Amino acid sequence: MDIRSFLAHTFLFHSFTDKETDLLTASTSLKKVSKGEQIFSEGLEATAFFIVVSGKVKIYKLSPDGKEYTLHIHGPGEPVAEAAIFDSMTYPASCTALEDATLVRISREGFLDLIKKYPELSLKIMSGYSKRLRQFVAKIEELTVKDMKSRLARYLLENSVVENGKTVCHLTHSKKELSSLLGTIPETFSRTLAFFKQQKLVTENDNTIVIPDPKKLKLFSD
Amino acid sequence: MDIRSFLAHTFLFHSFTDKETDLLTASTSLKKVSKGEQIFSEGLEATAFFIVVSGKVKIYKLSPDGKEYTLHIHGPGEPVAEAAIFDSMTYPASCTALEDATLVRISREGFLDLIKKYPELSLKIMSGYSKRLRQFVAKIEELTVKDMKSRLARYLLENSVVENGKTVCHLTHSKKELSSLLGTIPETFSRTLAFFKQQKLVTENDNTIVIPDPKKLKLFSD
DNA sequence: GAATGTCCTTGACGTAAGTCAAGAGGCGTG
DNA sequence: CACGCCTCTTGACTTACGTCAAGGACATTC
Repeated sequence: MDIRSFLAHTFLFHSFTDKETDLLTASTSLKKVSKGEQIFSEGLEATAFFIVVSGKVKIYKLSPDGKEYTLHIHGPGEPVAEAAIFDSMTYPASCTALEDATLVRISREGFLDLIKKYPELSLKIMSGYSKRLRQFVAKIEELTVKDMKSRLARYLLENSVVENGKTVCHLTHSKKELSSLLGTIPETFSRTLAFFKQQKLVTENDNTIVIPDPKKLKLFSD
Repeated sequence: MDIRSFLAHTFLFHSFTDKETDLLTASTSLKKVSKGEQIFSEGLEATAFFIVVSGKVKIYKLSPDGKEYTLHIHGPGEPVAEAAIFDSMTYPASCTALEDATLVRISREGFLDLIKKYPELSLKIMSGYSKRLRQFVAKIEELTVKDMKSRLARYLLENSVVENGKTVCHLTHSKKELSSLLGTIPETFSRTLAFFKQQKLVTENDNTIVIPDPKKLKLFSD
């Protein structure tokens, strides 16, 4: 596994020069985790941040009564907890592996030394940073649209691709995970998808949703 | 109005040296807006960001059917749209003045020139940046806790202060604004507050909520 | 092959909260 | 003062969605 070339292709560092990437790589290590394993916990000192190489991890918070709220699911290429590195000290949420996963660990200390030494990196990183902010804005927008039909329709359309002239959405998460991502529970998710099927707005086989008429489905995504 | 000393006290720049603050001030100007006036609109080129000096502005997005969703209300001292500056180009949301307001305008160009020239500023700014991220996380957490009693109880407790041995919460926004901030409508807000009053958990006069027993109210904030 | 477990689906039910509608109180303007 | 306008409140109604419960499909293990 070549950490260096992997980092060069992440959106956070893709504009780094070769030399810059080399220097960054020096502060990294590989971390392999098994399904369900804790990667970091809310409140602990943030000694490093991560980028997912393979597998999936979820960022979540626990409410006082122990319920779990998924904030994000991160897959390959996505940085995790980089925000905590510039911060005073601690992770703002917890993270576990949804499946066996490999991550690049980037040490806080090495990272901070690097951008102190090569300040031009900051702008490149800031730009990546602000992209993350946009994601949060989108997430908030998503949650504020409270109707499940809207949220699901929007999700399907945003994650669809055209294949052989057909608009399809490959479900890359389990439906249970998807439910959590969309801010609901499996039952409601299932019912909403069933509604779309019954209305002939979508058909499903083998975890792929076919959308015969995207414009029709779009009517629900308001 | 002394922009320079104002900037020196904002959380984004408070760790700047005097000289740094002077340089920053050179790229700024004052902007006065009347209630309801547009400050910037979603999608437009981001030529500047702002810091609120006085008054209040709201950041919002419009859904396709024209409904307005408040993302934030920013008061004195808070930066607005700084995220857009590092970004490709455009404002991710719109902003209007909730009341007559004064803002410091910081030009994109001048700002970027400055941190290129004095790169050590980046770290200081990044730290401020990540604080904003935390706010978004908190907002998401807030929205994901879907019960209004919880959200209102939490809001009251988080914004309460102890005065003369009493725990009180001064409502600094109108109840209509508060509703939007808490992700609901005035009717529901009113009913929920009425419920708390009826349960003797709070009393209200003159836009100040008195919380006789915070622990009791806290039971609702889960 | 029976048993156990997980994921997904479907049904019945309850409830929080949005919609619609009406009215009270405050405030500024003609 | 009367009138319109806005904020806030309250009531009646409706609905989306979460909870509880049951059952089917499928894989894994003994």
